[in-house]
Amino acid sequence: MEYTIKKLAQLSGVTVRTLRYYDQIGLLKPARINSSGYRIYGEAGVDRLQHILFYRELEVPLESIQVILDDPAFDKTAALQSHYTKLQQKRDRLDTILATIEKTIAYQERGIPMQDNEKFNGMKEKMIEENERTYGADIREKYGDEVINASNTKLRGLSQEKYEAMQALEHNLLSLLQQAYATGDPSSEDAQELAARHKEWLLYSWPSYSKKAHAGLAEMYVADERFTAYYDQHVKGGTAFLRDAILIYTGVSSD
Amino acid sequence: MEYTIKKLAQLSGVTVRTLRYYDQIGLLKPARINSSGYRIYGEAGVDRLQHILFYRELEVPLESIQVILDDPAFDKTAALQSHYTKLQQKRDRLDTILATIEKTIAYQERGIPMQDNEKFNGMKEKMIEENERTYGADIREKYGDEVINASNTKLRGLSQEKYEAMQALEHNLLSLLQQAYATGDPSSEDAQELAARHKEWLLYSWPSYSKKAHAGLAEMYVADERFTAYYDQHVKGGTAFLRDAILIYTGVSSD
DNA sequence: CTTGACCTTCACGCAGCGTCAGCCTTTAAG
DNA sequence: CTTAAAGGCTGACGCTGCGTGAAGGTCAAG
Repeated sequence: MEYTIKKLAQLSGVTVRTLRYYDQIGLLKPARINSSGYRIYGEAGVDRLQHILFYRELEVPLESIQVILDDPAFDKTAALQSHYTKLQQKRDRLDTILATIEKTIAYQERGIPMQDNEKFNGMKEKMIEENERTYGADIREKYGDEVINASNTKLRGLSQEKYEAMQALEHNLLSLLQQAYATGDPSSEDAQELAARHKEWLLYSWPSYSKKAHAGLAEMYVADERFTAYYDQHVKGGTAFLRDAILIYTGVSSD
Repeated sequence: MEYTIKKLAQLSGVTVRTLRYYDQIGLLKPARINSSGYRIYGEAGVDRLQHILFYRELEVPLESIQVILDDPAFDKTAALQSHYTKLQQKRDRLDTILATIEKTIAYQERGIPMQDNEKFNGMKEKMIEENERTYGADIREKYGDEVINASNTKLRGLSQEKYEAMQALEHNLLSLLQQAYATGDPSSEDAQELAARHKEWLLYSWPSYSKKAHAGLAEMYVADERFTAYYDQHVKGGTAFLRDAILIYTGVSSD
């Protein structure tokens, strides 16, 4: 059985343009071209198209479909697995968005027209802005733009609860520091708890965590007076103590 | 406070290119252009960008954002509502896809490498192909291409369970017809049940249902010997009986 | 012989930017 | 005061997966 492009299109439910496009990108070549330049497809083409459409419905990009279909040794399961995780993330993101919209609508309907919500968002922006103004240049110099931008982006993506939790934790850190400092020992249980909490706090804005980066940040705290001023505001020498605790916690030795 | 494009970009976490693009499409114009042609943004710009990014995170298209922000009388709640439904559909679709992938992987891992699954998919294709070959030209002539393509597309989108349910129902229809035919009365309870089931079956592949279309199809069944052959295979005169039952069921009178 | 249905090859358009290229301006360092 | 780095500008192409013409050949039916 042979099919002209229109026939195949009708049979498969795609448009003629799609088939021409698939030919163009080499995803589905016709069995032959007749004397008038018409594309003629055979049974093999129908089969291949079937497979293409299967993967396409799974939202696999055409380029990947090509690889999957053309390399018989290709690990299709692995490909599907990774694709699966991607889609899952996409869905989770959608869920978060949906929740945000729900809240926004609720706020709007209660006549508090976005104000509260806006304020929340605004506060995150303010925080980023403040960080940027205060430490921006230095940190960017030290860690590079991508890192900071990623951090800002992550911060902006925080839900209201998470943001509030982060704020609470931030506040908590200062009293934890006071408490731990009282032990006088950066390897004490309290001090290690402090370091752990500090890591937890970091994770709210850090796109990824590494002990080295954590330790590096601790060193910077002491080196930079603005950070020192912040952590020393309740306990003198608190910043140095925090650094020592973090160095022990991360197992990274001081240079 | 005034910002150059880079400053604003860092502050907000977007790229310089993005800001230039937003200027280009008129979504966010700088407060002024300085003597060297540099874009200078003010506080108002920061605020507006904040709002833009809020909606952007909700995956609202930039064009809609522009409308929402520029027309203060615009019903934001309604806009968000419709956006919400769209995203919901997107998520539901994703869920279906995820389920399919899970199954596919399961099949692959059990060493039944896609065969069963392929067969299932293949069967749907075959069904479409068969329909197309047998009734294609006629139906397309009668209902137009869009209708048929939509039907094929819907059929292809069926999950395995639904497909199997459809197959079962299809089979069931024949015995129901036999049973109903025995009553001799197309308005009998059995016959009306038959018509209802037939509608149910149709819904698996019809993108939308209307009584008129249902009745029209019934008329076609009798007019076309291929359909007649199918429905008469167990009961002679079954097709005509089915049509009568459907006409009564839909309340559409025969021409 | 003429329609009309199909076929062909360009080629632009879409969303939302990323990413050069080529050139000018401002800023910090030497 | 010079120089180099950093930042600014305007095009303009690229990406994905086609939709949608335009301009023109081909084929079957009446």
